[in-house]
Amino acid sequence: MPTRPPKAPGKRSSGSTGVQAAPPRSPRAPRDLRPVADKRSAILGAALALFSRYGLHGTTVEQVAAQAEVSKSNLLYHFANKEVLYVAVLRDLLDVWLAPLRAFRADQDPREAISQYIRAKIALSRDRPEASRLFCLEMIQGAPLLRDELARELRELVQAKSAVIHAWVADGRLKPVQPHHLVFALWALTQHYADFAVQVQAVAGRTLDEPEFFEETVRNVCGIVLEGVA
Amino acid sequence: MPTRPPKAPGKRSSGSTGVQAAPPRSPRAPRDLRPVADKRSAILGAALALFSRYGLHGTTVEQVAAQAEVSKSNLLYHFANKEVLYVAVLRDLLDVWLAPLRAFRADQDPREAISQYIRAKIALSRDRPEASRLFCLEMIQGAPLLRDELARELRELVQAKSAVIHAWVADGRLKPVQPHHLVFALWALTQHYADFAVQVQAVAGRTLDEPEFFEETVRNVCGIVLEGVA
DNA sequence: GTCTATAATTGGATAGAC
DNA sequence: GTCTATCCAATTATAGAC
Repeated sequence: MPTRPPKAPGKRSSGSTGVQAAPPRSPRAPRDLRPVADKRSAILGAALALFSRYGLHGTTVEQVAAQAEVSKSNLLYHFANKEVLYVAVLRDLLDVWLAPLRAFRADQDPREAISQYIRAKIALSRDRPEASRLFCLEMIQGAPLLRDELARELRELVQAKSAVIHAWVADGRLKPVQPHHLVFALWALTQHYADFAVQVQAVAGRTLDEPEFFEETVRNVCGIVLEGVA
Repeated sequence: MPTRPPKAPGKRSSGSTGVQAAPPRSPRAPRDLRPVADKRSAILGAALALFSRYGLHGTTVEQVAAQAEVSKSNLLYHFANKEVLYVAVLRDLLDVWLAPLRAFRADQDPREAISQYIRAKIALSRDRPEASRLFCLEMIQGAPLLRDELARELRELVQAKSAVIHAWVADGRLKPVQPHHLVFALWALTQHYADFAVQVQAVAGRTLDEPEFFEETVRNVCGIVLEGVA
């Protein structure tokens, strides 16, 4: 029962980046020639994968370094410390995460807008589940590192989109629903398939990677939100 | 930005459990006279509060001990190590968490059953948000410590209740919906208000502790699930 | 910018008196 | 059962050569 990732083997494979075959007794590892930008993004990717699974404190910088195939001290050269790295990962996330909601526009047909949102978000849950999970982790823990951004950016976005939903309701194109709660429902229903993927897997025995299950999920979620079940 | 709880001050207040006013220079703390059962539950309660907020690795046994007002080594006398304590907390949770779903019965009116479930679960999100959050934390991280229970107990329960939902659909008392997805929707919609409470608070500016917001939430979630919005 | 080596600290767990 | 004192392993972060 791994509450932590397996211990890093310590030795990183020199892979294809090595310049020459190192003599076995060479005391010094071959210099890493990847461009710096690639390294940064490799580190951020590895950090996302590990933080989202094991949490900030359940992940060591050594593990991140190993997975990104850089040395620990090189990682700490690029990111001053572990928390800085964590915040950098989170920052990249927020935009991706809010993009689908930004697409809501009052001139769309509400059924269309909602269906498209649901499909886009479930696709995101399939393609970037770690992003969803890290976001969820951060929320659960009170979002200590995002709190300010949340209070500002998120609040404004939801406010704006609530106006759109409100207009739809006023036009009689949607049943009466309080916009906040509809937004929460859309978030909850779509993220669930990423955040609780193990539970979904345990119960349904399938994952979003199977195209039929993906389509079935979109259909059911759309059905519930648009038509209800009763 | 507290990604960890504040450092325990180290000194625990002797409180009202002390037998006599300890002379300030006494080298030995007064013996704790609480019954053992009380201690265990105090420790479990403190552990739930801290684990649900900071995660297993983000919480130290010393902090749990401090919050439960026992010494660290006394805690480790009752629970052999940190992981044992964590699992004990989780185990207590699962039953509470599944109780509302167990109430589903085929002879109920589906609208009634679903409405009651939603109300009960949102009440749980209000009254025991830490339980919901710890459960969510554990799921996100792949439920390493619950995986077996999940695969068995949860799967069977959902299977049984799916049959109930299926019967309702077959009778034409519910619109066609795949039972799994309805169960996921009910979970997601109701837990969201506990797990993402900070986000709800940031966006809506209110919490479930306010009775009007509680009722408004129940009404909106029921409306979406039963009638849909379009 | 990248590495090796090491300092400094935290924190889980144990020993042993009472 | 409860305490004090301590040990030891794991990790973060830094120093300094290249």
